[in-house]
Amino acid sequence: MTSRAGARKRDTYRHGDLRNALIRAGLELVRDGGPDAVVLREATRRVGVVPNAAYRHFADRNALLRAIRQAALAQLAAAMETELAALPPADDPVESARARIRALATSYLRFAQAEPGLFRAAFSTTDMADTENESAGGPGGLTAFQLLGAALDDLVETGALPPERRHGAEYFVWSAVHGLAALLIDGPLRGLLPVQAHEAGQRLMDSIERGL
Amino acid sequence: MTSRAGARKRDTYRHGDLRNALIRAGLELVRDGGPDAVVLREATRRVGVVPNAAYRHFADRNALLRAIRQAALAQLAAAMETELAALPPADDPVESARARIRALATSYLRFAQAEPGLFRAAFSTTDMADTENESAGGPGGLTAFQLLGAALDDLVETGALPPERRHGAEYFVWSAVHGLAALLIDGPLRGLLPVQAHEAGQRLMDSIERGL
DNA sequence: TGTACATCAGTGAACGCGCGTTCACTGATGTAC
DNA sequence: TGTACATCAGTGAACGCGCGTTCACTGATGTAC
Repeated sequence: MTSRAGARKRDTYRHGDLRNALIRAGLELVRDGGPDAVVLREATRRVGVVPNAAYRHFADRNALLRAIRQAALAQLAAAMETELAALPPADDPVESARARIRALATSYLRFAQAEPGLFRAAFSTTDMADTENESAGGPGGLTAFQLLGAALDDLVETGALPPERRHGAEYFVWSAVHGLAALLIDGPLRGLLPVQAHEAGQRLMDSIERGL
Repeated sequence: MTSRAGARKRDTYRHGDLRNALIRAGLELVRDGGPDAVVLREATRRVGVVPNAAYRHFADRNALLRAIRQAALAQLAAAMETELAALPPADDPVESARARIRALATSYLRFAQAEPGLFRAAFSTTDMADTENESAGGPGGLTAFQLLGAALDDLVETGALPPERRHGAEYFVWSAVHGLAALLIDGPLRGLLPVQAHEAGQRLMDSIERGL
């Protein structure tokens, strides 16, 4: 009775890692409920701390939300890095670069569908004046956008992509993938079965390769 | 002093068109503030009616929100129809079909940037179990998705698009355009200057045509 | 054309709720001597 | 190695707020006779 559901009892007076614990709790809230579900009091409740304790680590609710969003972006980047790392070594450098782009797109779409709440939070920006310069990258330190850029650079290097088309190419690829993800999560494609969604993803990637 | 700012005084006891008035007020709220800014009490305040009067026309806040979302989608479709109608008559049917697709894409992007709140609301779906079958079309009765489909059909008819690529083509086009819109509004492309955004849009449409 | 009446759109008052945030505090921890 | 003290992470209590929603009501409107 002394501890609430989900709140671990502390043995020390100090929590020791409250800032990160609050972010983790916030990620849970976001996972099922999206960014609106980030309730400062609920996060502190889950961590087992009094509400105002959060103010030792965050200026206000918005600061917490920003940190959570950052963490969600980092998780997305991490998922993409993992997918890249799992790619079998290819002989053909052109095919290798293409495979990497497909892998990035695939993991992006998969992440969005597996974790719609996190995905939505990562790209939600109710508040203006977002700093955005902090690290939202994966373990390798690269953001989703930068990972994509690197793969496109390789495509140019191998000669598979004409240099004059390189500029802005990541906007195209990213837009297409991001758009499908958004439409599948929130938009009119919401009702699609997993199989259909997968097929749409495959077709999309074909079109992207053609469009590059 | 008898009427609050923004609330027109009624001369009749009955409002006469409260349902639509609430939707219009809701659209205003959504316009600057997105879907979260839809506050039932505020909508009634703006209309000049007591809060619970809304319950004569909507089951609850969510029903109001759904109606507003529907109206936002209709506005988007209307903007696209207008753009189509403004298109100069073309001689070449292939060029005509292509021009229509570009026009649809352009107006979609323009709408998103001019009315980010409405755009965000149109595609927000916090609540599951959305009926979605109601009319979200423009004056012509077609939704944004259907307008795009019709243009693609024409592209096939004129022979410019191989029939075997028709299937799922609107997913590709829509995803690309929707994705850019989303990234420009909420995502990492938020900071882009209007000129840059426009250029990104042009490049995107080139890539789309190539990808089709 | 006039009157009685049912309908139902909008009123008035109130509710419980959980939120974000502020205040003065307490007491464990780490540091200086 | 031991003691005094400053620091500051977490506490406890409270606040004002505006929200969505419910209740019993009132009185203008449209309809039946």
